[in-house]
Amino acid sequence: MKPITVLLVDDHLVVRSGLKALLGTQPDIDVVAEAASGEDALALAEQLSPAVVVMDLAMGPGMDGIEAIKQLRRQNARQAVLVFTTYDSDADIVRAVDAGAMGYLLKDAAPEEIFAAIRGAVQGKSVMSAPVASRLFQQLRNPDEILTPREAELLSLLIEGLSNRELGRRLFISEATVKTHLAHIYAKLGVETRAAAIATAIRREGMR
Amino acid sequence: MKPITVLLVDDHLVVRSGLKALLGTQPDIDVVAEAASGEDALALAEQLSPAVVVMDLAMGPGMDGIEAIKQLRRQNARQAVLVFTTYDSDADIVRAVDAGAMGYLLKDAAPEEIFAAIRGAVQGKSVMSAPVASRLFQQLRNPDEILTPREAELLSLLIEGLSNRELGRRLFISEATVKTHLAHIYAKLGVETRAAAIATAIRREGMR
DNA sequence: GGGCGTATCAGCCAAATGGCTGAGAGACCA
DNA sequence: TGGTCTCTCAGCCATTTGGCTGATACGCCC
Repeated sequence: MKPITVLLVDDHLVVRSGLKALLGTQPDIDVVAEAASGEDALALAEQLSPAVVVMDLAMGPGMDGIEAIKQLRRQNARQAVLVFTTYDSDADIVRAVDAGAMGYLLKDAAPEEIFAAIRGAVQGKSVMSAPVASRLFQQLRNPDEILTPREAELLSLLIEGLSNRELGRRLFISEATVKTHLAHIYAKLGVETRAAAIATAIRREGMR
Repeated sequence: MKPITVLLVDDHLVVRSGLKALLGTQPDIDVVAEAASGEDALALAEQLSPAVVVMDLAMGPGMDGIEAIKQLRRQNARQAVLVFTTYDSDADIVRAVDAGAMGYLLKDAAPEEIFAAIRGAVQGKSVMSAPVASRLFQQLRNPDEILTPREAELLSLLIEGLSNRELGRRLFISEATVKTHLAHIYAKLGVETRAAAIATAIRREGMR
């Protein structure tokens, strides 16, 4: 039985070496290379074709994890990509899965969970940490929460801190209409005040 | 020459083992224990009195890093505390330094920088990563914008989306006082509404 | 043609928020 | 001792926001 070859991608040296040490305890998992950037990851994946790529999403300047996953898919490499990141923002999860990630793990996952995810990934099984899965599930289960294009537009201005009057001016609609849209947005987000809407919107979407 | 004893505190196993491996390459640095929570950290610090405590700020549920630092100071332990974290938010830096941290390192710091910080810490030298230092410098240059501890506390709840009444209840103060604090916060942040305050706070501080 | 979703607007009223002034208590420092 | 900072609270008033009901118009689909 050949060991599973793994490429680690993370811009933090300590995370790479920690993960490497952790995976080193498993005889059937073999870390063959490490990359500190998306660019390096692509080159190494091409060159070594590891079975699994374990990738952080946030990677400082340059190509981010999502973009790296997309590129990997394009250069029709057949390795499975596992996202291994600190935060479970809704937008990141959706984007990563969309880009072709096989799994989504949080950095505080138990070691066994990480091993299982890697073994599962090579067999085409998709694995995600419990909190991640529940978030994704909620998104799918609750189509009510999908904002209309206009609402999304308004929300994106709302989180800039604009008042109703300013929102109306910016979108060429009356304040009354602004209030209507806001009421719908609040209902969909499950909040009651604009402050809470801003807070949850930024957190849910990873917006900045 | 006795080696410098170090206690690692981070809720992520991979970070701990990576850092341990990294520090293990230095003969004069000796990792004597690891803790995954603030509570554990306090107990271990008491028991082992390491020379330096290297601590992450974000640590899941329970006591956060800042609180752990404060407690460490209180139980008049003489170990130097080095903050070792992913993000360089303004508020975190100020709060950590305020709580008594000797240094503030980012996780993507170079290994040499980390070693130097630990060696410096035992000699009472405070070390921080370049981006952190520049932020702190800006804060000092602009004393108007420094929030008082109470204001920072209020702000951190504000960005959760709480109303004035809820803020008052949570902090055991009247709504009138909440409004006073808010007015000061708005002035310091240069905004006029709570929505804008939330938006700029989250953007400026990288809060989540 | 009749629904359905989306976007637009109005008016009314209660509640929340923000701006203002003023003030007392405690801590810290020169 | 006096000055400064911080935290606390009060009252007043204008503005903003949120909840409600109801309405028109456009496009899409069956």
